[in-house]
Amino acid sequence: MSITIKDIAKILNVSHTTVSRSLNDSPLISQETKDRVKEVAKKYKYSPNVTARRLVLSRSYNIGLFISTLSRGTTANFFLQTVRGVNEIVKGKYTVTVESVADLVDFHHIKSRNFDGILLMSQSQNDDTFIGQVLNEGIPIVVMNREITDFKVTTVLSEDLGGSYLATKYMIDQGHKSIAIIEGKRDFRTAFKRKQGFLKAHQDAGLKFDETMAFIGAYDLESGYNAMQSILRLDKRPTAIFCSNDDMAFGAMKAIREEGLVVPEDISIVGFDNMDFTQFLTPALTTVQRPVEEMSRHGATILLEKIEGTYNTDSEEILLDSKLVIRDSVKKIN
Amino acid sequence: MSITIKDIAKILNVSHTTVSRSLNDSPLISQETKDRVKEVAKKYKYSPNVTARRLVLSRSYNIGLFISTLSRGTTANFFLQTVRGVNEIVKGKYTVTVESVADLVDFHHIKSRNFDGILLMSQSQNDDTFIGQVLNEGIPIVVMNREITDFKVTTVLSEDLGGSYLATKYMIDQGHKSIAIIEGKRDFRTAFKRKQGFLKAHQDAGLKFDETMAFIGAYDLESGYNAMQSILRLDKRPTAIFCSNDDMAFGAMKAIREEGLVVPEDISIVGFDNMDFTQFLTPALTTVQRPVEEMSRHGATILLEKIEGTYNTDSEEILLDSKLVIRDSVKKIN
DNA sequence: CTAAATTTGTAGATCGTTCTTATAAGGGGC
DNA sequence: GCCCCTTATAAGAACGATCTACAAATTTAG
Repeated sequence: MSITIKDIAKILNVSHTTVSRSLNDSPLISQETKDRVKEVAKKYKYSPNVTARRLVLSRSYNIGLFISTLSRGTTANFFLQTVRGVNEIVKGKYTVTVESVADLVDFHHIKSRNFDGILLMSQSQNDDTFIGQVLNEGIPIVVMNREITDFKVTTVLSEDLGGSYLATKYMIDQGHKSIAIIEGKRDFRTAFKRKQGFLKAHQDAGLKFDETMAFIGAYDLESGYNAMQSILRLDKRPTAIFCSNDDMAFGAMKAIREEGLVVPEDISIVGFDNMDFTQFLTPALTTVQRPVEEMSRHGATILLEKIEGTYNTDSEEILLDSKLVIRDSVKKIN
Repeated sequence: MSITIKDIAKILNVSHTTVSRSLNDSPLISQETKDRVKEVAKKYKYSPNVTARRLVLSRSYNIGLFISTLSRGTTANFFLQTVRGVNEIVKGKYTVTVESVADLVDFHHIKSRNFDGILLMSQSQNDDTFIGQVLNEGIPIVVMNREITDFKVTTVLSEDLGGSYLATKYMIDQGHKSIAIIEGKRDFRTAFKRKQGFLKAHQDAGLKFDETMAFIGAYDLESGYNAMQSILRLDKRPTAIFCSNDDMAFGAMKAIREEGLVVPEDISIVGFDNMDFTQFLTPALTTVQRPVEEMSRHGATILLEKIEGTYNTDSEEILLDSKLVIRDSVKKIN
């Protein structure tokens, strides 16, 4: 079908080894021969058979991008930014296969020969058996977005706890004393971390948090809407709400408006993620900016270094800053 | 490293051919031998080296999922649904690599040996040279989302024209005579199609459309916002707006509220795509439901059939219905 | 009871690379 | 003129699977 190294060899009346070496710029071949080979290769539009190279070098030239789930809990923006970040770094050098951990029926194909490295955008503790398997196979891996305690792996994290701390502290500083929280998906680590930051801000301010003010969501619009309805039914309504992500804040705002209330006059609200749409809400949402795409780029970069053996930083946990984006959804009260 | 077919052969004192055949359930091997082989394979956790198989069969067991762009113009939801749909069908049988056509620096790796088949979620005419290359290499391809005129390829489309026709007709039926349009990204086929449906509805209703009422957007929130600002500056404001997608409708609504106007009392608005968030807008957005995930599943299914040679339907264009989802963003006027 | 047919299995080629080992030619030193 | 060293290339193995061609063992036919 396509032209091979042997075809070129035949054309030039040299051995296929010479051709291979020339194309790989081996010092064992004279410049003149190299030039002749390259010229013919170009002329006949030769491009190496990656599969053959894979086999002989027992490398896959493939990077597996895994995400915890492709269904509930994964925001579309989060996913897009993840893929975009990885693609930006890896483009051209490796192929990138995308899979969801939740959809994995078995770990049969999780072999070092199928993946030069694995990037895991992890949202749930359920990923741990997967991580175990990857480590077991000796595949280089970088885990993003979730702190890993059970294994020793390089992780790239955004400051979830710090972010929610900032957001909560901001609300408290604005005079809010009764703040409810709509938490994220149960088994998602980010949900836990954000709650922790929320609690810590209370503690540092000498405020006691009432656990009946905690509501569980699922990171999607509808669950935010539902949780907010529950909050509105409370006898003693909070003056502000911390939502564990923007989608839920979006849903919550809908419930608030339906009740005839106005944000932030009647009730304040803060989100998390700084999604595109937040500045187009009315009022524009105060939220926490999380560097998803940067996390993804960073993770990919480290993984490539690991694969190429040039990674020798001793830090096993990279922490990227989250920052508070103040807009108009929190009222100053006194 | 891993156990190979030859290792098993040695263990059982048979030839590697016998092992290969047994594992592939060839009729040339007795049941008894097969069982013995399979038992050992299982015991030693044998799993075939996909790369080696690829090389000898010159098949890649890989499907390339291409999307026009990963940056501007591609909605996060659109992308997520696309990947989800493909994954659902292909899961386990083939690997799926994800790339963006816009990021392609050259077509070097677009070879039949690297892709058993290609799925293209196409949004722009710029994809045409890519399609040409794919066809040229003899790679099975299914194009989704965009009608292809220059090549003979199987396409899976959603009824864009029909969808915008329905939406526009609905506004006209509600008494609107002066309707503006915020169009999608210039070179995106969907933008063109949706405009056509919009125009046809006018024509069928005996209404003349004034081209100064057409505004160009880029399918993102901000462009919708900007376009709407232009519309609001018009001397003679339209009573309704057709937005070529939901994100732009979202942005437009922001601009409307900032002007102190209310949807739909002062101005009506319709979107396109029926994204998750539309029902959480206030008012809930009337929009057109487009079967993105279904399109993606459908495309993947056909591609697999093509690869396996069982595809022999003569229809080259599959059309999936769009439908109007009526909510609260259009006012009835008389 | 021999020849043909069928069953069961083997040896070795093959896919397209890279890598290891071998070899030929040319030049310099003594 | 012989030996050694460098330079430039070649021959062939290897990666791990599938496939073709063939051979041995067993069964069947007449």
